[in-house]
Amino acid sequence: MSISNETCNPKASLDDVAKALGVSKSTVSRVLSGKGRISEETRQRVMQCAAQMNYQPNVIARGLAQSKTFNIGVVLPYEKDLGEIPFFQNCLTGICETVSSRDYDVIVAMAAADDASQLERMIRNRKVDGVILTRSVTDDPAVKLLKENNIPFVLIGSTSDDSVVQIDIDHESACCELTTYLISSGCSRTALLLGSKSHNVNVSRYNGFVNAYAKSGKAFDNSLVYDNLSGRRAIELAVGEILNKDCDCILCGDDYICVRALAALKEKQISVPDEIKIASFYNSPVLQSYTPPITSVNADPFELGEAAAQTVLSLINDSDPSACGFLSYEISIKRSTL
Amino acid sequence: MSISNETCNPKASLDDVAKALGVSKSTVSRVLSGKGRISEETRQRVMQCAAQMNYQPNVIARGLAQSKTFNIGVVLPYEKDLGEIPFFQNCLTGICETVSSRDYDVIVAMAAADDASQLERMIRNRKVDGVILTRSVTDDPAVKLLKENNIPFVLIGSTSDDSVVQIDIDHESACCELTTYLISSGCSRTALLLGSKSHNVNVSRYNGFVNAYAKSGKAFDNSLVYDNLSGRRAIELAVGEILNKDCDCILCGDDYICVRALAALKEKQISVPDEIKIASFYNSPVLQSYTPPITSVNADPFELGEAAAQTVLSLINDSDPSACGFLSYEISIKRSTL
DNA sequence: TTGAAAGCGCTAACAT
DNA sequence: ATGTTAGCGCTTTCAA
Repeated sequence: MSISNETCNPKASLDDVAKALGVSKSTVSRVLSGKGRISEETRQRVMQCAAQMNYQPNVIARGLAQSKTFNIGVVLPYEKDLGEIPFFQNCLTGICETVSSRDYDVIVAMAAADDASQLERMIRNRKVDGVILTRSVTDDPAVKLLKENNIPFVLIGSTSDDSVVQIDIDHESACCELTTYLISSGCSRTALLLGSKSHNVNVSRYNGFVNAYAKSGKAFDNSLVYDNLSGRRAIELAVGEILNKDCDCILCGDDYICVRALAALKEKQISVPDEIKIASFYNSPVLQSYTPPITSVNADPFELGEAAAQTVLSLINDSDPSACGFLSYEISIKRSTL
Repeated sequence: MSISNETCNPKASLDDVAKALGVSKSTVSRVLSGKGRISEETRQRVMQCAAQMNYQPNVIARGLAQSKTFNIGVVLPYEKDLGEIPFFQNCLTGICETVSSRDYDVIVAMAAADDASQLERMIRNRKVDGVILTRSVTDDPAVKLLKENNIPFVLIGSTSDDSVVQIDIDHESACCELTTYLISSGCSRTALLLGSKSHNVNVSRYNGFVNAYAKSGKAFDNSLVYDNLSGRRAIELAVGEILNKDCDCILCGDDYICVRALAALKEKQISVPDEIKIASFYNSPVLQSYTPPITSVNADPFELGEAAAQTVLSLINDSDPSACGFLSYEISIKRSTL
């Protein structure tokens, strides 16, 4: 019988292939990595021999030589109630699918909002080439850590820190669309509650809001726009004023504002949506289980994951920032505006 | 000013520490790994110097030298509807927490039931030392792959392949407890539907069932036990007979059987729980969203994750199989038995 | 108790 | 176009 089981040797190394062919390691390396000039003939021979020996490159060794890991770290929230939401799992799916197509792997860390210890371990152990954050708190220790260590990273969602790469939807058009819906569903006096205009995202939202009125031909009342809202108290005050102004709807710039506004309404015993409607611009998962369900803009978590993955990979490899365009979203109409 | 920023050098290697101390790399390595005899004095010096230089071992390099990765692969289901279920996310949380405490990391792969390609990639690239499967199908290609490649692995849940290490609950006592509940809640004629008795797990369930009757003092009618059920048809037939035997409850050995039984009942227009009650022994997530909700035994996914992680780590390191005892569970009473 | 040296499997100058 | 030579940062014999 033939010695055909040399085919299934435990592990063939690049060196083994080289020796079997009587060439040098570098020749084999060049062929397999596609770098450097190689005669077509030897290329063929190497390829064939490698295939025959079932050679599989050792990614770890390659990584050591190139200071790469071919791993992307993903930080997922640890909190139980967030775990219940499929948002993150779907993000993860998008991320995995994308990075694996480039032969990268995903290393996950579950971490509470203010706990960067898992991420720190990951970085200390040099296990990842880049990181995807799936949420961010203000003064996020994770962000700090990543910046300090010069690790390429992106954030899924929005943060006020404009220096971090954020994977997000087209806020302007989404806000325009949501506003248009509100107008068409009969809201004649909608108030807009916005955070600081020094954040681009809020400017976009404002523009979308204005555009919607322009397109609809309805009168736009700028006195119903409250921007630069920060802190609980400011929101409560705004809600108070809004109620006096005889509004029939409140559009909140983000979920933090929305939560506060809802609390204020509750305190004043105003019922949603009977006495006033409310909608939240934007998609963070915290509102998902609220009663009544809140109309809002939702991003597709799978797509967010995909885009985030592509972006970190570009940050790592292509240098070019990969202007990946905007992400799709959907307006999800819930009871709060019916 | 002092040159104190040598403290925050980009990266100190083991060699750097050695040179700074005028000792050899191996000495430093020994101290840091705790292997080999070292004088207490040099030990101290090395430790201190390493700390001062903020030396962090390069896990990748260590891995290359030891043929280890310090990563555990976790295969999660890719299907969207399964993604909706928090079961897997909670497993993952338990796994992460456990492995990270041993300075391992988790690499995830999302894969459809019959698709081992991601796992294959993971193995081919030598990215993991062991694997945790979070479900298994019959003739699972993943299991095959892992066995062929001699990768230590465990499965969360049950499979008929007794050669794979399964992380599971105490089926006997759980079944006993569930049966006891059924008896006490008024079921006087409960039928038991079981898979093949050649699987230990089904024997355990049977024993638990019998025990419950023994303890309760009620008469036990063995003619209401249907075992070695395999295939749709067999289950349908059994359900038919059961209905003729004037039973008031059906206890299903697993969720596959339960799904079939429910289908058979539906077809015969028998309503649950009005005309007959039904409960499923065991916890796989497929039943979780059924209407009406099905009473069943539920394992704690977090604990399953923890146990799976511990077990695979033992498989990798301690050699000893780490008899990790049984896992806790809870009987979750739902509408199907009320 | 410590050091020297080889090696893990690969890449990347630098030759030729 | 190909080979030689150093590494990457660590572990691990084998000597001393």
